[in-house]
Amino acid sequence: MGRSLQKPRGTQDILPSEQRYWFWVEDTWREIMLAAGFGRIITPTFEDTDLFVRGVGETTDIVSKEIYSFKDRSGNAIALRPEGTAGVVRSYIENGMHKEPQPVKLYYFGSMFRYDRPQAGRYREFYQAGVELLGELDPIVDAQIIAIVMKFYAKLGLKDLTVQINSIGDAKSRPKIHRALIDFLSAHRRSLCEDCKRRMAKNPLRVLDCKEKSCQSVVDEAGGVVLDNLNTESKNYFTKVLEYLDDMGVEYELNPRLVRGLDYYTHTVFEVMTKTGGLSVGAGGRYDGLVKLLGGPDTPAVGFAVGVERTIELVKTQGVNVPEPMRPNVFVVQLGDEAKKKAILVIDQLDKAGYQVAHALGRGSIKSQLRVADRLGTNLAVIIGEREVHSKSVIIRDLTDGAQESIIDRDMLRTVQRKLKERKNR
RNA sequence: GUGGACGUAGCUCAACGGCAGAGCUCUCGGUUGUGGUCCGAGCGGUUGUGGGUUCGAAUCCCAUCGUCCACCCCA
Repeated sequence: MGRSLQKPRGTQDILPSEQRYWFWVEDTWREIMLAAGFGRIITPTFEDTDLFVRGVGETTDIVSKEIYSFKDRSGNAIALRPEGTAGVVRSYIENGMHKEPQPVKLYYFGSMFRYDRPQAGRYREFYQAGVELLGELDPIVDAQIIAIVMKFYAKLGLKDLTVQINSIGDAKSRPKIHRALIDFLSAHRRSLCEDCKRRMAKNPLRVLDCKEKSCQSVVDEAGGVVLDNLNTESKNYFTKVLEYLDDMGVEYELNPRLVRGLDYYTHTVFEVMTKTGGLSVGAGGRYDGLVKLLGGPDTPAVGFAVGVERTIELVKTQGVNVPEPMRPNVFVVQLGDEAKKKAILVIDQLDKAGYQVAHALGRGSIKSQLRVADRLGTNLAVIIGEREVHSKSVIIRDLTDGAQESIIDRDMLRTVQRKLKERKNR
């Protein structure tokens, strides 16, 4: 056994046997996104640390406690991306996408990094499938993004999901909300837990998602305080979003306590979770200030990110019928040196005819080769021994019932074709 | 970052101070050139790592790395 080589904490090897789930999520995501007119974007896995400090927020846990940052060999401060939005926005600005017709619709799929204590569904390198729509401020696009991601989860075959939604107001209403919230919380300071007292000073909005039992009654009311203090514009905007969702037939749950851990959110925030158990599988919201904050023109935007590992976990626990991996449809068995040479030609012939051909040329006995064929789930075998070399023929064996016949070489392809067709029709 | 549980064969686990085992997987066999089921054999471990206690440690103690769980936070 190897001694000390093991993967770094919180990382994962995603092995071939797992890939059917990853393909399922990735392919479904791509199909939904392309159909909805989003274009794929690939941005760097690492960026200047400053991008995340400014974009995500210096005081957020993600940046202050969880970021992977280091100096590269030139002494530049570099960070592995902890989320996808900041990089996409940077790219939007840097590539002049604000000069293109708006909105600009982008999607991505990639790994993110957070230095956090690993737990179920939580890794230090994890994958997110994300979508961003930049350059349009209209409640209908918020609703559309929500509709699209719900369509994605539905197409995956997931049940029992709901989207919770809330508004935390635009930038202009933020100071008023903060003040009102702090006033309210101060008045109930005695009944708050220690964490909440700390959060109150740092980021009062975060008090809202405190799970401490003793805080519940206060926090429930605090959610109302936020909504009551939205300015008219924000209130109207939120109302419209909900109306559009109703019109589109998208079910949602209002959650006045829903807030997000990243500083850049404004207006609508939402999170997709299981109805039973409240496992979060994705989250998003509007971020109208971020493009400007990162040095671009004042540009509204809205986005969402799917937690891929958690989504796959749900796909498994819900027993979703995921497409099976492709099986080879014909297996070539060889016996003896001459036969091996002929097998190479036969394999090439079948391959060119478009079949998925499998073989085990490194094995000697028919027995072990057929075992491999069986394990691969192949239904048809072409067997070539010395006898077949001399008689210019092959044996074609149906592995489902064991029936086999000797076929002269020039009829090989036609017979394979016929046999596979018969199988399909059965 | 805090608290707790746990690391034995590729996988799932047993042995709980006295010879490190089973099932599954894998490899090879079960006469002339034929898979799945069945039968047999074989491969595979300095018991995560490093110390300590002991005549003797997988077993007890300490450290360390890792996994899981609950916090924190989040996807």
